[in-house]
Amino acid sequence: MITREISNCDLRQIYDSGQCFRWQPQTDGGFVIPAMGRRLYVTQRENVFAFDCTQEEFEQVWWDYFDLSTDYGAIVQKVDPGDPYLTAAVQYGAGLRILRQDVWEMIVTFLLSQNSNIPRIRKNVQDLCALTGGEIPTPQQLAALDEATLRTLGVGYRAKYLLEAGKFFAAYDPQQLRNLPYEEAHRVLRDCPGIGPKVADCICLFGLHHVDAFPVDTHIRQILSAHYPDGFPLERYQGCAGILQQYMFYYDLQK
DNA sequence: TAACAGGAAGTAC
DNA sequence: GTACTTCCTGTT
Repeated sequence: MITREISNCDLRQIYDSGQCFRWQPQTDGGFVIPAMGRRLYVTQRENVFAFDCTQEEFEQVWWDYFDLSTDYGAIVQKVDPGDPYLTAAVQYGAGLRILRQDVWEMIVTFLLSQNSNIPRIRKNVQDLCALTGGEIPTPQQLAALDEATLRTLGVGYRAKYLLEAGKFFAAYDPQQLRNLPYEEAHRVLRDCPGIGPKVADCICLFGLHHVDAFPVDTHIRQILSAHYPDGFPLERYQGCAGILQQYMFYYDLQK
């Protein structure tokens, strides 16, 4: 068991923020986190976290997963004090972080996310994993499934997209995306049927940690029209725009 | 109560 | 601009 003090980190906020869909809330308030081929049990009291793993595993796996090298307090400090909406959003979601999740898992997850909602996405991801022994199916496994089977999960028209993505990424190792800059990764992702600009941005942000990716979904669209009629100041926030997007999304979602 | 419309981290055509 | 699946919410 490893205990660490971590600032700007709230497990519940991260769980509710629509970036990870396989965390399992426990009755004690902790979470079981299946990720990176492992399972972690973690609990939090104030700013103190207990990780049920060895120090070696913590340093080699979970440090990066929770993006603990990034100072989120410094990002909050960068927010324009003359921007009341953004100031309120970062204060409200002060425990948010952008996890560094597996890119293939993000592809599958955000294909399922379109025109859906968080509880349903969780269920779809869980049911999909149940087909293949509890883990996210590999591209090859996914491509070998048939549309009728996938549709029994209630994923609707997204079943076809899952199959297409399985084929696409069976031929192109998704890990290669990690070597590409944001624009090129985005372009490759867009070549896969079912991945449009918004889903590609989510994959870039949550799976490749391209923090300049700024996914615009229905919530963000409403926020932009209500609070940023002249556009969001992306230039001012180069290097963290995607992170700020997450604060705004979460703030809007919880209202 | 049950039916119904509206909307949900969109994309393809 | 419209169709696409299913689910959940709020309204009548």
